[in-house]
Amino acid sequence: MTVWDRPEPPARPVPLDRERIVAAAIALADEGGLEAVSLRKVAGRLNAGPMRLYGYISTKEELFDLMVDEVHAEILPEEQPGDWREALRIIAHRTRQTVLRHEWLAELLGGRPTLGPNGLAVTEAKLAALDGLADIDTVMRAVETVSAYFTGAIRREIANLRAERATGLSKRDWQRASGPHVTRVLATGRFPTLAKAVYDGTEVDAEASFATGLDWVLDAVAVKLTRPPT
Amino acid sequence: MTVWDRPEPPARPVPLDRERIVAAAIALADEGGLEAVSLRKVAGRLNAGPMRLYGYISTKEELFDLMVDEVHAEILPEEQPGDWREALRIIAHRTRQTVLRHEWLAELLGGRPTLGPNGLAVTEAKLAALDGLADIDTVMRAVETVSAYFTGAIRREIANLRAERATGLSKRDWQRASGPHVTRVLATGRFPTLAKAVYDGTEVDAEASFATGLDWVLDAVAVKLTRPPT
DNA sequence: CTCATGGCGATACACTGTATTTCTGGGATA
DNA sequence: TATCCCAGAAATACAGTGTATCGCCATGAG
Repeated sequence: MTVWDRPEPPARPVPLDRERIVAAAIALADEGGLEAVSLRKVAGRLNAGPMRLYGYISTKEELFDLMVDEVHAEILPEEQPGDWREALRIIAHRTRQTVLRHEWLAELLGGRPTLGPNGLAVTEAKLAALDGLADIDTVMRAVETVSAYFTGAIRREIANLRAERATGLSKRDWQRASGPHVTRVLATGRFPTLAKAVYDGTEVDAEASFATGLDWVLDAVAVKLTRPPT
Repeated sequence: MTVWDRPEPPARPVPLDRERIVAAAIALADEGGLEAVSLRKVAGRLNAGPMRLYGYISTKEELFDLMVDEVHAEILPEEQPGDWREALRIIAHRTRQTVLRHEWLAELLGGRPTLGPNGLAVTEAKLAALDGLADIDTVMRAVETVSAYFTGAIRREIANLRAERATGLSKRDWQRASGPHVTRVLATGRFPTLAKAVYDGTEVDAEASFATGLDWVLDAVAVKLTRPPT
């Protein structure tokens, strides 16, 4: 029984940390969506048993929280411009782009409070952009309003995107001709305005529509800011 | 072997329809959240085997779609007031109240296009409120912007509500004192504006905050409507 | 060299969504 | 009336899930 006959001892388990676990989970989610993230698969990717993960998280939801916080690092802009409008606009667009890169984020965004370091940093950036331009309550309301708008808008955009992908059709074609259900329903005449919107509306690309709505909301905020700055 | 010895023949299976299935699913979700909705439990509640449901839906997601559309009936206002602002405001508030009644809706709202009859009716109502006040593209943008705001706001409100319930603390107390993590992080001084907001901000109730933000957004829409009505 | 212990893998459990197979009662036909 | 057939329901099956528990073993201490 020479050395060559004996197998090497089993490799000591690779040390783990949350960073590696979260990275593996994010990779999985990027590839196959949130539903592709299972503790077994995450652990498998790290050559570990599923139970190993419970030393680092105590529930799958916590893993999701960590994933969300991790990608918030991509949202945080490098440096803040002086103009509050520009600052909020950039954060909104960066959020959108991050969600487009990690579509699974749409399911999670706004679903739970974001209390991780990166999430808090993003919140800080939003608030800081408006700090001093009004009393803190107004600032909070403004940030929450803008954030509510863009999380809602992004979520809807992703929902539409997925529907389009599922049918392989552009939103327009799908509504107009190929979604037999929608076509039939519109033909009943019970939804005249909707029909008009579908048939007569101009198709605008998602980013432009996002930007336009965002500008409207920012306009609204601007009005409230010029109001008593206290 | 008299009649008495013989058991009655097994009751003929209760006839099913989507309405009953959806009602059962909604009841389950209202009681135990979305995660309490399993095809087995839904079927069980109707004295049927799980596979029976597949005659009426072909996937669990479709069941969710039906549930969402069903509760959209609660959102649709009985009659539309003439004033577009009031009309949109009412829809927004009815949506919020419906989600508060059916918290599971928060997870689903905006997650997929709403193509059911009630969903379309709600969309029609939104569009109809603004019809004629601007070109159809502007009307669509307005409706989408307002809807994005309030779905985002509602989702966040529910997220906070759940977090509060989970800790048994008011949002304020939780952030301020009892969430050791948040307290510790704020103490680092890395998030000065956030700290100011948490410590110096006034606690406003969710409905008021929702209404305020909504008014801001409606103001923004009003401005765009008075623009070239074309 | 022995022992204890902390951490890891294996095992187990209850449950999920869904595909497939098996059964059965009622209607159609002879 | 007796037979066949078949739609549709039920049972079974399967691969997978999150998580609790158990038993082992390598590494450090004594």
